[in-house]
Amino acid sequence: MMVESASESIRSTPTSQNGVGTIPNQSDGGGAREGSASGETNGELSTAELLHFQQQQALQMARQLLLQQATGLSTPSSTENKQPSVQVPVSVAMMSPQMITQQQMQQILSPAQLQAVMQQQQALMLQQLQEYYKKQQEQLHLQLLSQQQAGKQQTKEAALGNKHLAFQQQLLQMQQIQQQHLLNLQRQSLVGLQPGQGQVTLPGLPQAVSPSDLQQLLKEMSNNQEDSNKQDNSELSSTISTSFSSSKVSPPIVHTSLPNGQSALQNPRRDSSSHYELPPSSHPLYGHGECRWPGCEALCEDMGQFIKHLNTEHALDDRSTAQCRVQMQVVQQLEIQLAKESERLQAMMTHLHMRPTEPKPFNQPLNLVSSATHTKMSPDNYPDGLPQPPTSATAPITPMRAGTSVISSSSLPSMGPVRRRIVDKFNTPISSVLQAQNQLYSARTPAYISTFHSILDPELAQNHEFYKNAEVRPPFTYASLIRQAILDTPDRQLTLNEIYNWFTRMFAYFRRNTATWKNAVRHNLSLHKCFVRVENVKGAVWTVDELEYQKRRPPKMTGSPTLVKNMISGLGYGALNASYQAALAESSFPLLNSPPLHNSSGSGIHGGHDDVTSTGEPGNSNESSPRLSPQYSQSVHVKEEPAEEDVRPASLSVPNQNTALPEDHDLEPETAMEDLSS
DNA sequence: CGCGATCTAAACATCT
DNA sequence: TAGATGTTTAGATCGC
Repeated sequence: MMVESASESIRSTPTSQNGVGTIPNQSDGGGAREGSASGETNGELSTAELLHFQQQQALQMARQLLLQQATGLSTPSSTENKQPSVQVPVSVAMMSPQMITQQQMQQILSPAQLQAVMQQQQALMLQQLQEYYKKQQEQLHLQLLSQQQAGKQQTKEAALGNKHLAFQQQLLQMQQIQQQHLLNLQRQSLVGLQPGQGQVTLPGLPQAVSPSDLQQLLKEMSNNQEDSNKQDNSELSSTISTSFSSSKVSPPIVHTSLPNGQSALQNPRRDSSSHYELPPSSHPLYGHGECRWPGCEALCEDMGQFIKHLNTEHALDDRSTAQCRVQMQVVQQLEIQLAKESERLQAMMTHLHMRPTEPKPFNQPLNLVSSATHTKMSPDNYPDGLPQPPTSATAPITPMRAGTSVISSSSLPSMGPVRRRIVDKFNTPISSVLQAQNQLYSARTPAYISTFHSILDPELAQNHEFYKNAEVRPPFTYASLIRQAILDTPDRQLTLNEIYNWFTRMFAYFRRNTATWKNAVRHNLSLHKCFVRVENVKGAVWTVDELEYQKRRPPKMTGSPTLVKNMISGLGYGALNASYQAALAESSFPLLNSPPLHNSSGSGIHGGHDDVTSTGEPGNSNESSPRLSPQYSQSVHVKEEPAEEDVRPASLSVPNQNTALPEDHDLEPETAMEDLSS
């Protein structure tokens, strides 16, 4: 025991043994920051302090918002999806765990309905963004004014000047970002929304950002300030670029006026009580009886209560401002990520000979969402302690039923039984899709793949980013996860406790119900021959007998590549997309061994066979001595597998069949690819 | 319907 | 003795 603890420490796992079920990092970190944040609301802070706090807030919020963003933004579902059966689920899947209620709703909705819902969500999201921007503008403005007042009274011109400047800067910055975001969103929504939907969202866009408004605001501020700033939009901007640069997270944005952005900002300086112009019955920040302000989720029985809540809890303060900024950054990141991923997907599709003519999907549904998660995560890659949105904490996303999963059935030919099962069981139609999406979009930022690079394909690893933060049950069997955990280490061996830690570290889902899944882990370790217990100096460690692991399941997919092919061709792009993603998801852990196989596309698809394909960890250079690790050899106390010996004489004794396997693996993927592409 | 894979739960044994 | 670690068994679901 002590020994194991020690070993654990080596892995430097933040979460202690018990941390498993408590999600310590998250709550702690979040709480701490909250506290500091609340303290700063006094408005007594200096500009520097303000910025500092905002940055903190930004970090915190970034984490909290990731999922939410993904959810909200995801909605730009494609109107032109020709494969509702597939597309819908996909888009639905984009909903984050926070949207549980909606997910539940999905269970009873038809694909078409779901699609409609998605679109509505998109509209909502856009509105929400608008509101954010608008509100922030107003609030900033108001705050500025109030500051001025205070300043006058105190006649502390200098100090006030700083604050004023800071606010102006904020405002300007925010508006700049806002402009771009809205433009992008608008663009996307145009693509993804149906005409009807467009009405809801588009019209409003311009109002939030019009340049003229911006100017006006600035002017006002300037006037009020009595400073000689009138001249200064230019001046301000220059100031911002310089002094404010530090706090700025988002890249400089060119001031581009919206196409139709004339006017609009209905009334930037409305009093705070009248911020919301939406019908009383609806508010972008209010839904399902709760406040949807990032990280809030306070329950509000009715709109009135909500408004009250909004004005009290989310009034203009540093925190709100920071949150808003974070939100904007998130959106921006999403945009960027979307562009990248779209490009990538296009290339992939081209490579696979998919109909290039149907590239629409690129801009569609998937994009926003997935990218959201990744994008954000990457930057601040918090190994464990990502603060989970409150919601997620209460409701892990599991609710989708197999029955509902349009996708699961259709797209899964590629998926191995294992995965599918899980999928069904855990509603994974969505989660799997989500996962797949993540893979697609997150992609190439190996930079933030902290743990998996060694063994996993970057894409897969990315999925982990998602699961690491979203309480979504990973669509992998315990066996595959355990294996992954073990293979993810240099020595290819882990103590039970380390395995636990890996689970909790890599999957938010496993930060709860520890008793259950831990039991399952132990059960799997004991049950499967592929897991070999080895006693060494440190104590007992578990290793993977790759050969045995592969043996476990016959390469279903491998044998029927045609199946995959047919499926793809038959379903059409959308379907392919989904299935492909599912396949990716499925294969992810198991197979990916191939670091070199960077072209996930190949591995992903073939991966359909789930673990089977896995065949190999091979790819790993480390592979060489999976279980041979020094300690390993020392005490090869293998599990008592009965058949073990018979079946694979070499397995145990032979250090690594793995070495041999690699080749096979490599081949597999490729062949699979071939089939697909052809 | 049977089978195999997987999950969950739980009892029990062993070790620290 | 308690808790962690392992092993087993049993019931249930799911897909083939």
